[in-house]
Amino acid sequence: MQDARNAPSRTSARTPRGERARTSDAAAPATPAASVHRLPRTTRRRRDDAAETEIDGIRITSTRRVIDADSGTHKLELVRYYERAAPWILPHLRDRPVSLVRAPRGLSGEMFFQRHSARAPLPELTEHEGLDPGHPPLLTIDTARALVSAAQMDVIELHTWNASVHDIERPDRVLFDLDPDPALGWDRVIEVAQSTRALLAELKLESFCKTSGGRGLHIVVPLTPAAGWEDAKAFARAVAQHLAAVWPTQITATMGPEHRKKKIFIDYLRNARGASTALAYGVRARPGMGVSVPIDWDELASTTGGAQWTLATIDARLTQIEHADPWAAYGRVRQKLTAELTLGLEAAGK
DNA sequence: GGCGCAG
DNA sequence: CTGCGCCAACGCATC
DNA sequence: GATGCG
Repeated sequence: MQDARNAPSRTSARTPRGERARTSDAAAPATPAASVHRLPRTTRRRRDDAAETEIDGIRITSTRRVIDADSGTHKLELVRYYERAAPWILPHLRDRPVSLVRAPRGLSGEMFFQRHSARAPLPELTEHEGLDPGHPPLLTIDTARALVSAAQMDVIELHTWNASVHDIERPDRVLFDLDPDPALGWDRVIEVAQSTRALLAELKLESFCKTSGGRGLHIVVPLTPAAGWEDAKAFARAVAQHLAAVWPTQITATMGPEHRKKKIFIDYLRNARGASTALAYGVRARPGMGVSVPIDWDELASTTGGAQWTLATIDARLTQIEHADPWAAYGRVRQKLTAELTLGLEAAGK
């Protein structure tokens, strides 16, 4: 999930105006972000970019605009993908507060993160007042039309909370984000994922695996809501720290560049209240447009990377799983987090 | 992408 | 009419 | 205590 954050950080890098001297060139941008921002704005749209169509009753504008120069992806291809993938996506998206990464000027333009309703409404999305006190309503995407509408509004990446709006204080899943040092081979990621699965299985917890669409893997543990956010995070931390203790040369549970050299960082912090993680079957707002794809554990050994599937190749995967959903059992799992699980792991770690 | 606001 | 700002925010680690 | 990163 951290992969997505490089987009917003570019936005927040846009700094205190006036901190930089605008000396020589009056048009000199204060930051790189400002420059990408400026370019497309002043450039007149070419006529073929302005083409429109309608999907699911939603007017789609600028269908021919290129959103990723790297893969040559057009906006319409993104919209069509989300329409096609909606049946797979909605079970993981519906009723969960969502954070959006939007790129109105494409991946090379300024991107921004959005988690609340804003002045410019997102048509079709559901607003939930009061879940985030002191802020505008949180948002959910509950229908295919809402998903298509979001794509029309240049939503590329979607991140979801680990709880439903109906039970917002009790997470219904725990998530481990396996984030490898880029220098590491993919084999190591596979090994660590299997170790994580094995530990969870020892604790009698079934887990599911998906590519992140970026560099790593996500391991998801579905839960019947019971424990609160603090307990869920404590459990996730205990799991990550236990794995790091058993394989200290391969795994770290500590964020920070020093610890992560040549290792896989198991990010358990995605399990705090308000944290969110890239959605299953969601597109990543990165060059190449990777897709986060659920896989069967039996498929893991033959995967080739976190961005093995992209918007350009995802269609065949959807066709392939049409009658064999690798996460078919997800909705049938009934398991809870207990204090004993966390305490047992912490005791074992001493 | 689109809204509100300043010029 | 045009241009511009805005559209998240938090724990953790490091210095 | 202020940054920087995920």
